[in-house]
Amino acid sequence: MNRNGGNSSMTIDDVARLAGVSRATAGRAVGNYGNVSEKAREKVMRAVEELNYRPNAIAQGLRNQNTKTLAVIIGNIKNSYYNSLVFSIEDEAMKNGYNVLICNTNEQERKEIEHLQTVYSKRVDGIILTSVYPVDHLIPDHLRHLYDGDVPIVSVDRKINGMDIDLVQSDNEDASYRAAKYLISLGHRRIGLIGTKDYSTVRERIRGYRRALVESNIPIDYSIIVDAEYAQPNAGRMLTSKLLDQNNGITALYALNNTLCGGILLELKNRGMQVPRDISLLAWDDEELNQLFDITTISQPVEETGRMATRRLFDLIEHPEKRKEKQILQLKTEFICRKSCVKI
Amino acid sequence: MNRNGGNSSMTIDDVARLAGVSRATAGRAVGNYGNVSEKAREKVMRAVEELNYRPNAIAQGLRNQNTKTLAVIIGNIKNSYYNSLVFSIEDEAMKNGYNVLICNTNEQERKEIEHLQTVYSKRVDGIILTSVYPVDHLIPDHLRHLYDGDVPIVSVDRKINGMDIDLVQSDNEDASYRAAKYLISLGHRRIGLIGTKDYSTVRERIRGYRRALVESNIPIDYSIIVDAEYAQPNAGRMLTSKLLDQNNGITALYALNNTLCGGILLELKNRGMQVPRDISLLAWDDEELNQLFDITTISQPVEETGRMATRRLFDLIEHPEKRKEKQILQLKTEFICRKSCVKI
DNA sequence: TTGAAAGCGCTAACAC
DNA sequence: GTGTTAGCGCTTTCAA
Repeated sequence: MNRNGGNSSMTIDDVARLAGVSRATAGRAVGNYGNVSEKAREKVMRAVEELNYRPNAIAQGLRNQNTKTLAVIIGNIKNSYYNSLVFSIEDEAMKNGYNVLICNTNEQERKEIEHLQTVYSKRVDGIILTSVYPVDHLIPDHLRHLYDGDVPIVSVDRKINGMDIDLVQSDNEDASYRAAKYLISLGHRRIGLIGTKDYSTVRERIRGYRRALVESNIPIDYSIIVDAEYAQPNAGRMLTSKLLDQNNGITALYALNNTLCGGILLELKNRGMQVPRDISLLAWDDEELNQLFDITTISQPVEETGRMATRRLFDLIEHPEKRKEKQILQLKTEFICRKSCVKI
Repeated sequence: MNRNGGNSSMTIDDVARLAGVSRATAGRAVGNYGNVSEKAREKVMRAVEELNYRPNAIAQGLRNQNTKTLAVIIGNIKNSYYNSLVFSIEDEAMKNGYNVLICNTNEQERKEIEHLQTVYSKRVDGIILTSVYPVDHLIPDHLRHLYDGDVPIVSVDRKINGMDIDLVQSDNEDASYRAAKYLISLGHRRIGLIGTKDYSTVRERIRGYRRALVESNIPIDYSIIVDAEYAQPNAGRMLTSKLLDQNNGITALYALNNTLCGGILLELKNRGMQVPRDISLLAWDDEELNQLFDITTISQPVEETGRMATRRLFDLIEHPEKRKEKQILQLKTEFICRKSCVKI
């Protein structure tokens, strides 16, 4: 243990003393503000070097009423959507001199609340949130202040019901509409929908699917729209099984979430079915699997989403007056046409 | 914007005033220390409720010289090893009332240094680190204090050369030895090795492979050991191609890193080769792909690694005297025998 | 250009 | 059991 190491122990007073100036002058030289003579600045800088001094950000935070820290509250960092998101947020934050606190909710409301409370307590300067509150649940009154405090929040991917919070998301409904149209153009009329419940994201995607069917005068059969809890392991497999057991004549499978593909493929494999020979498959979110299996995919610009959310957050941090206008930003997805969908 | 919302503006003085007690008493009641009469406690609690008060962790931090925050410095959160690691660290940290700052280095030394400096500045209580410093580079003298300061550090996965830092890792050499033994027992003698350079992790795995070959009197052919920079996209594909182009009679492929499998499979597919019909395949790290393709795999207990590292870190935080003894913890991997390796 | 001093919000030693 | 006060390390106003 090197006492002088991590240098946590050195203060601006130590620097000032060694440089033979006052604390104020040392502070000015280090912090690069106010007026300092060249001579004084040099002496201070030498002392900084020698003592390995770094300002204590906690003290700065208390004094300046900011922490240069953002919080990202997400479902689960193991999910590829979330980790791409966090990657880009952290990158963008770092470029601006900010750090990122990471908070997993495991899609549990209780944890979302707990995390919000602690990050408020830690006085983060802003929050990026993917809320677990289902689209048609209202946030209880006594918790609303957590979503409407004086720390700016930008929501990502999911709308938060009844709160005026900025949102960055994909063009879910349109992209889904186009995907369904594509399947219909190939002759599919019975398209099994596999998704997870309850979030605005999935709602919007289902809406696009319905619009496409209605437009082509295809009746909507709710028995071939199946869903599961978010983050349920094996959801893909289970739902595929459920769908195929019904013997309902579906000719295509349309997966609305990124975690489902593996399970779907596994279940199909188990039943000796091949894509696209026996069934067509179209999925959201481009992952390694999708490339390997040539799956036609709707690819979300996840990192772009993270970047935009972070920039908007900085905007709200720097310009508090902008917090009054709620902004919704929709980013375009990309339709990647591979070989998993065929004419019937 | 609800002025009383996020309640960042309320201080213990506000609470004290409303409760009609002194700041000290309010503090005692809120912080649950010292002696407070039931009556006073109740008044304070009511005030806390009413004002939505939460203590300012920054002020607490300055006063208590701790932040209840850990930093995790890793290569890239998009990599599944790292995100599983972070998941478990965050979970363990949260259970103990700590938060986690996430820092991606993108495997660049410069960013590792920058992050270390800022997290020191932010006075995190401890650091979990997967250093990018290659196994045989020494950390430059003027930066050593970053690895040897008064903030405890636990290293994960990779040794840091020349520094006395605790380490939690897998039983790399042994597991690799057993894997090679297994391939040899199936009759393989020319086993192509695909890995990334420079980290102790891979070194140890190669060492295990060598030991197994030597033990079976199989000459070691360095031309069938190929590597690439870490995090190079398409490394798997490129290296497989390189290996197969040599026409060197290899009958098995052994992948030492988790990011490689997809590329390997893609390249094999492109050449019309099938596993295990045309070549056997064995890989480190169990991912969805490995299950789908029935790939025999060495699975690391990643979350366990994160948990152990975090616990050790807490230990070092609470018992500074323990920082003197360096501890290396090796966790057992699991050998998952699937169908990608066959007798020749 | 520089220095002294106040104060950010909290805890805890000390006095009552 | 309660209140007063000093001080954590910093920035910044004010005066010199």
